[in-house]
Amino acid sequence: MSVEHPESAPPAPSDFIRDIVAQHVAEKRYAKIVTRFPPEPNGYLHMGHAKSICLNFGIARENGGQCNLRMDDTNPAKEEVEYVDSIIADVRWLIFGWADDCLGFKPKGAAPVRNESNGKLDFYLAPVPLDSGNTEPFFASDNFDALYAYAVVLIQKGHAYVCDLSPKETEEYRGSPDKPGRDSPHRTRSATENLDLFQRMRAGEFPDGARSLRAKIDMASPNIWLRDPLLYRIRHTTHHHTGNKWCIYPLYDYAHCLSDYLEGITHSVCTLEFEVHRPLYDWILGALDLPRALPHQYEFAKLNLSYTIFSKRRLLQLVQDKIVSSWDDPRMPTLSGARRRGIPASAIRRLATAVGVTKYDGLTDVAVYEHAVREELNALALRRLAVLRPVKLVLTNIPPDETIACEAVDNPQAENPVKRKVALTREVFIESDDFAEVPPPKYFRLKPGGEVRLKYACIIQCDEVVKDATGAITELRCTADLTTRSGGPNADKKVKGTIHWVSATESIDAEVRLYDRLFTVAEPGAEEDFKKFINPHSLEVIVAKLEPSLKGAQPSDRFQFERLGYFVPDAKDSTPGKLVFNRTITLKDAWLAKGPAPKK
RNA sequence: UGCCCGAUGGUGUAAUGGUAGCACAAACGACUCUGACUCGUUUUGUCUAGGUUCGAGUCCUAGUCGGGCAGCCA
Repeated sequence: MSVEHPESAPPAPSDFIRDIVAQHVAEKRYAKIVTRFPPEPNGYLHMGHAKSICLNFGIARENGGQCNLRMDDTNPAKEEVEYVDSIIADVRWLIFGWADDCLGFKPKGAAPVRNESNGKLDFYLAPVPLDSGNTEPFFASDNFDALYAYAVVLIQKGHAYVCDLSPKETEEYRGSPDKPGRDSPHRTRSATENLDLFQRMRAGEFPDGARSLRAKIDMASPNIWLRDPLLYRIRHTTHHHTGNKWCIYPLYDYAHCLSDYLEGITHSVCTLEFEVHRPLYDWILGALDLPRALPHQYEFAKLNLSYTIFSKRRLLQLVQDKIVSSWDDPRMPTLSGARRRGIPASAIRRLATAVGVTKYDGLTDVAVYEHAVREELNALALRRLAVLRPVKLVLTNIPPDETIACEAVDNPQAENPVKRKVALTREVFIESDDFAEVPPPKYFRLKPGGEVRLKYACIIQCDEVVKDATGAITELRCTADLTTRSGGPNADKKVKGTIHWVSATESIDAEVRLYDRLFTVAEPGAEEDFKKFINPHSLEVIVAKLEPSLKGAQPSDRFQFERLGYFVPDAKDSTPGKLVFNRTITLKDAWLAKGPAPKK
């Protein structure tokens, strides 16, 4: 069964940004809606990014538009190709079968093409269809030549100047939120001198931090970002994508708005913290007097999930301190972690729809995510029998060499359920939780003298509890009522409980990793010392008994171990010779929630 | 004591001047060869104070609370 169910994507949502886009579509303001997802390749993508991906690609697909994947790589000190590769893989996984058609890539190695339009300098980089062969994502660093040319225009127009202030002096001159800044002594340099200095900055004549290129706006602006913000800084550093071609690098505010323009972005959607940068975004584009339609920035609140952290710094700490095994540890909130955990991409898209898009910075209950995961998996997963904590049970009226074939269903939710055979034998394993010598009130499962149904098999009665010298239960001796088998004369006999089981002689062993929430509190990121909230039981490794049909299970398969939860073969560690399953998530458990709950 | 943004049940969101709705969560019940799924019922909400209006969650004013902004990070 396929893991991806594109058709299971919920209907197109509506929100304030989509409303704006719809308005623009109605006005025919743009020939085509173009959005972009612009991660910095300095870490792995996580669920927070997923919300942005779903929004940007969602807008594109709902309007017959396109969404460019762009590496926002203007800071060579922090960025690496390893991250570029993981980002591409994660984005393609998340949108697979849903928005692939909208993914904007460019020819490998392509940079914006220069042309003059009505005497105005222009650059444009057209996207190409994904299937056109040699393609790659957009890179802000591919725009460096165009960005440089535009910086020259800014200088010529008197909108930018080279400043010799040191980083510390620049900070002092900037003032503070409630105190205006002071003009830099270099603010009044002539265009000729600025051009010469900027050219020499590029040529490598000055050391890091010696000079910078600044926009000439207003040092007294109440908006800090309008107080002559830096456009270029000197960094004699090798860049992962451009090598040693440059020693000056543009800053975010300068590179981002222009990269949007160069790619023909119409709607530049970002998170709330960039709201105060929007005037600068508009100022730069406005100062350049550009010939084509300008992009506009819209901001929304990023995703916050309870019991989860998204800070790249803290996620890195978890990896470095070996609290988790890697960036793709199934407990990590990264997309690669979720993938390895067995979370379908469709479940993440469902979450994105469920949380909506607003400007309110709230905290979403992780239960919303878990519900989305169960919703998708319930439809997708193949039901299988597996016993996590086995107790031996002997059916004393079945001869040792007899095998009774029982019919089991792969997925009762499917339109035409597929069936398979499971073998009932004299000795089986049941879950230790499913027997209680002294049952709590309302206990539906097996107890001394009690009856219960073995799922897909028959009703059994517990006759005897056998214990060892320490008092531990070694086996349960029961009688099987074969007349209650499916198709049997008493098949319709009702008992309160039905439990899962596997044949003791025909089952196979597998390592099972039982994952749980990584943190014990709803807001682990609220305090600096977030590691004290780590859940010590976030991973338990056991050896379980599985029905033999699971032998060939692949990481692309999705299973529900009946009455237990959803499980997936681990993509890294599971082999045909040694199966390893990850628990994606437990089934909802109303009994567990009630109280006198045995450990699951 | 600067500027920007926000505030609707426990949580997230809808209502675009006209019956406060949905989802999750919680509780109870029905169904059940998964204590799952499904179905039904229930609890809980417009930050405060003024104003405009026949009518305000929605518009205006002031306040309260929360978030963001002073990287040569993004």
